[in-house]
Amino acid sequence: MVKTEFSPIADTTRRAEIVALLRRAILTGQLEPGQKLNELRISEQMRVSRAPLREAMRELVQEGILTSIPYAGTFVINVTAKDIDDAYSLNKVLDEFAIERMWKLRDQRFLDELDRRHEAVKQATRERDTTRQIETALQLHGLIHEWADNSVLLETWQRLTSRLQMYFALHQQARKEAVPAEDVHETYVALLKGHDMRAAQRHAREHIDLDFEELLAYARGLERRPSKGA
Amino acid sequence: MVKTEFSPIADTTRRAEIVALLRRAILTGQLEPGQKLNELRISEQMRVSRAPLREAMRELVQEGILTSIPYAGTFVINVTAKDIDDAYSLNKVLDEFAIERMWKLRDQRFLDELDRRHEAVKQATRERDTTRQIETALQLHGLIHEWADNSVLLETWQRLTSRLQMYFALHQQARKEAVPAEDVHETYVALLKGHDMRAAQRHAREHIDLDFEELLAYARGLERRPSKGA
DNA sequence: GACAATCAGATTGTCGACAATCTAACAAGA
DNA sequence: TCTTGTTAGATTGTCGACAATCTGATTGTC
Repeated sequence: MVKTEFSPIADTTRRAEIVALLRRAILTGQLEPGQKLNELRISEQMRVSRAPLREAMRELVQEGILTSIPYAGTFVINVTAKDIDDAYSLNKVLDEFAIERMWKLRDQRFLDELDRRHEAVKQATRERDTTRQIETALQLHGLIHEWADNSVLLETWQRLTSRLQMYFALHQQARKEAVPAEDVHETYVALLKGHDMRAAQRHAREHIDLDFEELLAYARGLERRPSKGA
Repeated sequence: MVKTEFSPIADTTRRAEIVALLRRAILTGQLEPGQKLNELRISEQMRVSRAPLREAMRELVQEGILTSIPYAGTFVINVTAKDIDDAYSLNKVLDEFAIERMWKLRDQRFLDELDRRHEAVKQATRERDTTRQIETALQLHGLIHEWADNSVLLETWQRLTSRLQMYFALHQQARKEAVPAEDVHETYVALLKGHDMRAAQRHAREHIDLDFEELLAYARGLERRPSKGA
């Protein structure tokens, strides 16, 4: 008998598709922070009833990218500089933990996947596809969490990442075309391939990989002027 | 003018109440791991329609204590020893991070609150109220996260805590009356009041505060026999 | 003109019914 | 006996309508 592994088939509920659609719209900045989501309007646009839409929105509220006020509405979360700072500082701690956990689990498959994802970032950069660039960069950084063999860590990181992705997308959108240099992740990848775990951890903790300072400055700027949404 | 602070008034939706009810039932072990939640039955018991119940269940799925399979049902999560181990090891990292962040923010109000929560644990212990004992112990440990002034950290810790509370409740339920000694948190509280941050961090990382080893052994035992739920 | 009371419109929360899907029991055939 | 096809019942997913609540404009009063 042939030994075949099947992965679970995709969710086929409207709810799941709505979640994916909304999440993408939020994380790419199509829906602005603070913006209210009108249930009737969205349900008509998607040609679904409000029930699955509302359930989908409940999920995204728990995911932390929407916020809901009873009888008032559901809104895209507002981005404060402090949120970004909080998320980023926690992210560093998680990175360090993940590296410690996955270090001994590295194998050829890991190295291959690392290169594959690194390549994806470089290609997105070459193609000037900023949205995809953010997506691929976060996927590259997510590898250590996927490899750490700790489901709770992975889940936590994914929640964090949602927000970071949203922040970066907004930032990119604001400054338009200025795409960062091509090989910002070179050192990171090299360290993950090497033999010095402490060095890799130090890099994760200290290196500002994704123009974080600039992102923070941008967010601080936003806070000085009133947001139109909330 | 008197300077008065008002806290947000309670949510008045059925959904919010259902969430609270279900969460409590799960975290206290009233609903067993793997158990299926029948929507019709529960909605009739609670005298609500399925719509708010389903929305509430969606929230708890995202909260990580329920799991849903399309067209099959929504179930209480199954507890594996690895889950517990994963949650606990991450928890240690978060504790360490929280202590670092809140250390300089400690003030009289913090010390008072620390004592208050410690007292609550001791009282629950004296009264042999195991459920409340778990609840208060986790609240005591949560203080450092509340005080760390990092909303993302706090949120993450609360998610983690939900599961730990569930695990401990199951454990307590299984071994019935054996209540641990009264002052297991004495050292922890003392260190948080002291001047040696590193020592407090070390304690958080190394000290098995809540009979964790025993909990793990219990979970491993569960896995050897088939669970009735899933 | 300032302020409170009222009201209409819009939006969210909830309900009951129907459609889609799954499960388990049973029958038919190799 | 094992496998496959069928079917009935139960359960989840989705829908359209109604109830509860909020918001902003309007009216009336001082």
